[in-house]
Amino acid sequence: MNTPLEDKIRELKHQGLKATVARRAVLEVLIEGPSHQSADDIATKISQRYPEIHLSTIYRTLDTLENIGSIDHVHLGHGRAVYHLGDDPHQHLVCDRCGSVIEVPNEIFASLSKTLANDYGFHLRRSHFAVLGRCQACEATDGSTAQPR
Amino acid sequence: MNTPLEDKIRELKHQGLKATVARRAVLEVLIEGPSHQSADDIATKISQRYPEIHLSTIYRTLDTLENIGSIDHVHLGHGRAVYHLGDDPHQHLVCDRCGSVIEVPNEIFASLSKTLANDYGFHLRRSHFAVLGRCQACEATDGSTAQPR
DNA sequence: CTGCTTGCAAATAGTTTGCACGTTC
DNA sequence: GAACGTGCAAACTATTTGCAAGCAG
Repeated sequence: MNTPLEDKIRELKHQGLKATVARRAVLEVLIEGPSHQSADDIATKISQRYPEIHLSTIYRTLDTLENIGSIDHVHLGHGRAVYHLGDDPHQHLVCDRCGSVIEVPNEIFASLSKTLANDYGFHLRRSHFAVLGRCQACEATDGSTAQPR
Repeated sequence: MNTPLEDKIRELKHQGLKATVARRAVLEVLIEGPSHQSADDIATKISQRYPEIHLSTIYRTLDTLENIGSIDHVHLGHGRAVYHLGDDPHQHLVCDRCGSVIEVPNEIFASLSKTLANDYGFHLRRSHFAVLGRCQACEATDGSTAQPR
């Protein structure tokens, strides 16, 4: 068994892609960092070690990695997308008040998924949508303390 | 019973808001038009009758209407938001291939909603998220004909 | 008349793209 | 050394905001 990074690099090469500094850097950050990071989050971290890596390269790299299935992204509702490794399929609960993200296992959506397929011929895409609502804390304080949205 | 438009105007006034031309126009389009329209869709239609109404006014109007609960919006995953009347709470299934939107009644999400509340303290927000996946047609033809995304 | 609304223009935020140069295999 | 990648700057899309003028109540 190898390091997760080495595994990802191997995936890259298997697809006939080159293992560049930028791609390694993006993968490192995704592997180390919190599980959900925006392109900008990633860029900020990378720029500490490799100041020359440009934001647009990060976008292109994320796009590439997503195409080969190494990572996934979710839209959190306010426009910004966050990326995460594609290894552990899960769904995202996003609080529309404080923006916190809760990950829940895919199985919770199994029966919904089945219903949608049977009744509507619709096939849920794994780990690619955010479910909006209120987290416990925000639900408790309701519209009194912080900003909605 | 009155026309839907009159009802909405009344809601406005009850909230101490003014019934302006722009607000009437936006409501008209939402009532007449397809059930899911983006700010830009709405602006385009309105500009035929009232060329002077500015896009930014539409955004402000949509925001206002949403605040008083007259309408809702959903993010369809690619950044653009669509708006619809708030009368009939439902969820949206969006095909990430062809972009089509299927509406499903809220009840289908009832058990999911309960599970999330019990296990995660998370309270699903009604009619405010899009579920991504593949519609029947796209699932059938898979990655062969059209563009993913 | 008085404040809520709007038009306009300019600013943002997030992401994408054209092009010439650089790097990996 | 050829093809793939990248830096940079500029374009884009969707949306927001400041401000002065306009209109509803």
